[in-house]
Amino acid sequence: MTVDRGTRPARRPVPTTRTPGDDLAPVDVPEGPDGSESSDSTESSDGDTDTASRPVPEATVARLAVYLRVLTTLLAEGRGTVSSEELAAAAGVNSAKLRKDLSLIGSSGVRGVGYDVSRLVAEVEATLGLTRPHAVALVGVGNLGHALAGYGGFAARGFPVAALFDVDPALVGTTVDGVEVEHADTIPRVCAERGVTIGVVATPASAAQTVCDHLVAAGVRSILNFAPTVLAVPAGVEVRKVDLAVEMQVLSFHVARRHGTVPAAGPTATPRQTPREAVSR
Amino acid sequence: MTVDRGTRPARRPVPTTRTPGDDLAPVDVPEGPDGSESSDSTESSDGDTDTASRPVPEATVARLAVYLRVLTTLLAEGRGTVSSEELAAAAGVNSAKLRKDLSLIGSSGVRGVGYDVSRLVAEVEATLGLTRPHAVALVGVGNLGHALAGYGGFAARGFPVAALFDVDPALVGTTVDGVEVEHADTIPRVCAERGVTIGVVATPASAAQTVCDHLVAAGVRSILNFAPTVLAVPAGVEVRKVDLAVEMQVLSFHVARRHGTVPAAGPTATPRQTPREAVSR
DNA sequence: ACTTGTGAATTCGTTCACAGCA
DNA sequence: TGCTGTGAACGAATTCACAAGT
Repeated sequence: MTVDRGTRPARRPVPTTRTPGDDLAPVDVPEGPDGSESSDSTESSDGDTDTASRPVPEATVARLAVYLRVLTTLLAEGRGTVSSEELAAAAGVNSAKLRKDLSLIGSSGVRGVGYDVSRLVAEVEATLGLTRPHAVALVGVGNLGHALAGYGGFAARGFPVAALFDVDPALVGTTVDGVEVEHADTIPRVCAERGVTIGVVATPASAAQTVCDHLVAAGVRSILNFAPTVLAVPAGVEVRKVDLAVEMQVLSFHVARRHGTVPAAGPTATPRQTPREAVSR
Repeated sequence: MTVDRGTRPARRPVPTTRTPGDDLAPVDVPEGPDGSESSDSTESSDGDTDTASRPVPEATVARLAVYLRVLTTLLAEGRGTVSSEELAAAAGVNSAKLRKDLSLIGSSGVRGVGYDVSRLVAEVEATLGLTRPHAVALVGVGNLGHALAGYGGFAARGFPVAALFDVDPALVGTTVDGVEVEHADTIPRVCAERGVTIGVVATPASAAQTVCDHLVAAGVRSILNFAPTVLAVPAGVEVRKVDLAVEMQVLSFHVARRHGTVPAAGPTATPRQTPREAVSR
């Protein structure tokens, strides 16, 4: 995993717009896909004779998504070029790393000038396979699942929700954001029919493995798992996981590391309102 | 460089005590979906004289949370001991890595036997700082934020939601799962009053930085960011981010890597239902 | 006989620093 | 002069493999 050492925080890269409170994170970017970062169990040893294959390391792929978000914003602002320094700052990484990342996807910046924004956007999108939509199947329309399904930016970014599944008879048959919820038993058939390539598991941990097996049987090779379980999949299947409990506990660790043992206690007097500038260097 | 990478070996004091199965239990998932994972800017030399410092690498911390989940399950099943081999398989990691991780927190397994489950649970919890609750403030009660707030397992695991914030007048004043939604302007005061130590940002990207600043001003040193933006924070503040878009794009990359360019196409006949080694159970 | 704990080897990723080109 | 692209140094994390307890 990952963990990129505290790099520099970089100041707000985006043009802060948009009304404050409202839903989740649909980003403001006009259109293009974007993303951010993370890291995780990747797994899936591609068993097959994968010829020459991975020029682009996973860590870089995750960052490319972040660069793309920034680039999309810049593009919307009409910027023609960016320097590695500026882009790196906005993405919160070291410029050398950014240049190396871009060189890996065969980028072509211009020495003395920088990178052509629109071109770079196209290159990153091509690398991430965003030039065509990926039908997504979401299993588990409960609390979180429902929120995810209703999350517009999902389909808007090239990931149309092609199917929703659940086993709860009270949910099956209902419609969420225009998509009907079908019974999980139909996963194999429906996913194959609609050409689903990415599956999202948002079920309780107890059902996750079974659901995963069904998705895999339907030909889904990429799965995003929100259930707190380690999914076992055959070689060739990619699983990424998002685990709230893990995140919270990691933060807990840091809280604890700070005040040796002391809980929150007093109303944290310190009115820190610090500078917040670009950290180190 | 600034960052004084943890050099100091120093071990963890870990008060090996505690009765076997007992209290606070981050226990296995009671219900819905959760989690996420990621990694992020860490660092921040805590200004004060930080005595001993970081024996446990970040990567290990994230895994400890996973081990804990498995261990809790085992404990519930009444298992007295586990071997590194079994625990590692269930957590989806290499056994050598698991042993190294555990040795870092000063574990004490018994050669030829394995680890005492209840004791290990206690040690891991102590390391992760789970021996006491951490008040959480959730900002942005929209789509996702609402789902997170309603997610029971949250409070159940030692992370009681002490406050909810939003700027939408239609939401302020309402109650979600017993907690009233307050206006984001009151973040500083309310968080300080209730001793919030962890903040969760589930606002649109445009509001994220501002919200973050308020949380930091209120003394929150650990933030979980669901908004697709790179948050700039002063040294000493820990930010972890969870970004759906990035996850999806990374999966997209893998899908693309497989079939060169071809979309989903045919109903993936292959009935792979393979071995599915290791893990689970 | 079995399983932990850990030094050493290895792999992977990040950062430096500079040559090369516009 | 300015900024990219990249070899080489560096550092972190993983894996190996075995000595050491029980």
